[in-house]
Amino acid sequence: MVFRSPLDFLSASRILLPHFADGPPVLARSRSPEDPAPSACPPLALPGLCFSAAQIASVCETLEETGDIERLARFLWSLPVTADGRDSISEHESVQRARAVVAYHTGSFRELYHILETHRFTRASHGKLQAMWLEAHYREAEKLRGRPLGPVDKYRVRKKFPLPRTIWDGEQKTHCFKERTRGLLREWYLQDPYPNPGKKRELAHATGLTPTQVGNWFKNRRQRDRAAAAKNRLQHHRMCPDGARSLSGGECSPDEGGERADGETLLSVTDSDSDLDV
DNA sequence: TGGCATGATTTATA
DNA sequence: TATAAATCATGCCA
Repeated sequence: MVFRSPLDFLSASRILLPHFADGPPVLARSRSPEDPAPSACPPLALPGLCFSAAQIASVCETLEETGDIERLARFLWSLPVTADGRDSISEHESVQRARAVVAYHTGSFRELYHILETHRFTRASHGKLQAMWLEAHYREAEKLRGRPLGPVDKYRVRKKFPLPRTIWDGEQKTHCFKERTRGLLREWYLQDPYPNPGKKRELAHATGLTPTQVGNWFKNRRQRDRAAAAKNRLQHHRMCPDGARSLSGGECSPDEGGERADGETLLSVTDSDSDLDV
């Protein structure tokens, strides 16, 4: 039988070597003195078989893509292990990522954290590994608390267990726009709360935002202002029910509540985006 | 495209 | 740690 790749071998090994195919799904098998690491034909050294680290990495990638975690675990388990774990196989990113995936799916979170913290991964792997890092911590926190985590709980977990730099380029995602950006948006909003596409593009260029972000900001701004105006009207109504309004422009002036006589909402933007000055 | 409802994230406060 | 508020994003409908 010809094995063109380690994957072929793995498929066949289920029939030929059931003990091999049924290996426990652990990451790095600990060898006993009676179970020495094969050395004649590394890296994957089984009688008559010799595959390169690149081929092994390729198998890891394939199994990871297919989502066959059980097979991936068995394959990893079959790999030779050196004392310090530093060999051409273990150093391969695909192999380390595969080990992380298996650790995640088997709930071996300590192992997962160790892999992610001690190996530097390329940007291409960051997204998946970051998701596993966070999800693992979420699950641990959920188990600890005995209930599902809410958004704020998850935020606290993220703060408590920040992503290691091995799987994160350090680039901060800003939740709020810069103060200068918001200042510009406020200025333009006061001049025209309904900018045309051309103005939006211009403002996007000036602020470094995308036209969609600018559009969203104006949309949200108007929405918040309307909500604030409605709230003001409600408060005003409670203070001055029915005809009890003062005609002298005092406490119960008809202008209060953000509505002008012509029905237009008065717009004013303060430092706080949720404030509505009337 | 605007209005509206709602979700996600972050921060502040009790 | 719970809760509220602020901020930005997104989806749906008219």
